[in-house]
Amino acid sequence: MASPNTRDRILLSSLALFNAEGLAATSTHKIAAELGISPGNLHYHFKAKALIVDWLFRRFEQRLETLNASSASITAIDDLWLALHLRFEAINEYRFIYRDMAFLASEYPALGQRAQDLTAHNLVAAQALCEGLVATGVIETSAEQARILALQMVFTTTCWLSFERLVPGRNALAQADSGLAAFYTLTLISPYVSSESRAYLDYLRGKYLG
Amino acid sequence: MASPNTRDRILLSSLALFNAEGLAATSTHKIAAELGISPGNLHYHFKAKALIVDWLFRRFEQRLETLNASSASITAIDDLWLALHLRFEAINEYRFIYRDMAFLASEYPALGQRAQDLTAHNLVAAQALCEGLVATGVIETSAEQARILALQMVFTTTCWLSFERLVPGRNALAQADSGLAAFYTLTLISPYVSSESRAYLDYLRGKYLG
DNA sequence: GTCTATATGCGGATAGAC
DNA sequence: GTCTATCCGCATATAGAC
Repeated sequence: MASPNTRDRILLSSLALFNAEGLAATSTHKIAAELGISPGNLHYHFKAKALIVDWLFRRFEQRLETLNASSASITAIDDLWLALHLRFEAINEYRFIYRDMAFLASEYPALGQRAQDLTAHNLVAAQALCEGLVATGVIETSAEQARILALQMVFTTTCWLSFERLVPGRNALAQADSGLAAFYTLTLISPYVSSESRAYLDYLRGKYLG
Repeated sequence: MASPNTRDRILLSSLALFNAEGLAATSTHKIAAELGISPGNLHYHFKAKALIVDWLFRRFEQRLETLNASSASITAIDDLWLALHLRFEAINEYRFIYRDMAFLASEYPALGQRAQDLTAHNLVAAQALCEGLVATGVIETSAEQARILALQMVFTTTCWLSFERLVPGRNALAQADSGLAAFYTLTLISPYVSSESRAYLDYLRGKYLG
């Protein structure tokens, strides 16, 4: 068996560099240098840069699919807030994926396709989630409105961290705040929240706008 | 013009290739080949690829700043719809800028800074817009809610076209529909629209959901 | 203004010794 | 498993003839 240590260290170091400097700007030489190993050694563990990206992408997929699977059981605002929080943390850990998506899809078409598939799954999960919230009376909307809401939620979770870097005052160095991101996503459903569930939303509002 | 000068043709061809294949994947050789001129000739007109990107970015800035300047006079839903439509058309014409923003900012840091500045201006304009809509009674919200609304609108106009490519069924080849994008942005303010202004919104809803 | 030809450097990937 | 050394191709940018 190949040494599990070096292989895993390559993946961790690659992820850190991809997140910090971008997928395109991170060469295999840089990764090797960061680890203090030779480019040849890196190539022994991963015959191509694409394979490193592929592994990281797979881990990201699994994280999100796990979250998608558990999203069916969300029946209250605080469940939803926690779920959004966890999702933003996952996306933030692998933030290079959505941030550098255009480059990634262009350089590795197979991953571009899988990103579309993942988005499709996210949409299905979000729609089930919204329908569940309607069924349990947390929010009150038409079925059509619920579908648009689901789309907006997926859009926000997918793109928010990338957008944040464009907003002055939160530069790329600052750690993204998953809680704040989750709050912003919650504001999408805010207008439709029934009176019984408003308490928790107001609590969060005070916490993040104060 | 029947035969625009070579300099302009380079800019137009570069824009088309950047949009179609990505900023990173478009080499200066490709641009020259597309135009049927030599790489040397291209270099005569633009000493560096960065200068081509710079010019295109400047044109994009001007387009958006013009739209920002005129956004103060928006006092009705149909004005807003038109403004959003024009904005999405501009962003779509230069779609490589927001789509490849991470790469662009990493490769050309000066442009990354200007993108932040532009976003700041967009936010100011959107906030003025939302305040105006409140003042004229088109929407009814708290001042705090209006600020969040403005942020959501800038977020959506900035990132929507990039996100759209991730949604299965609308691949990169299909022309983006600025009208549909504008409608999705309008749904953000939909919950706050006062009864007098709802007619136009319902008209659009029928048009784009039907 | 436009061409051909070329310099330079980098990144991905490989070969073969240890 | 890890190293050193190297090949190859591509992309930016340049030099100099026409």
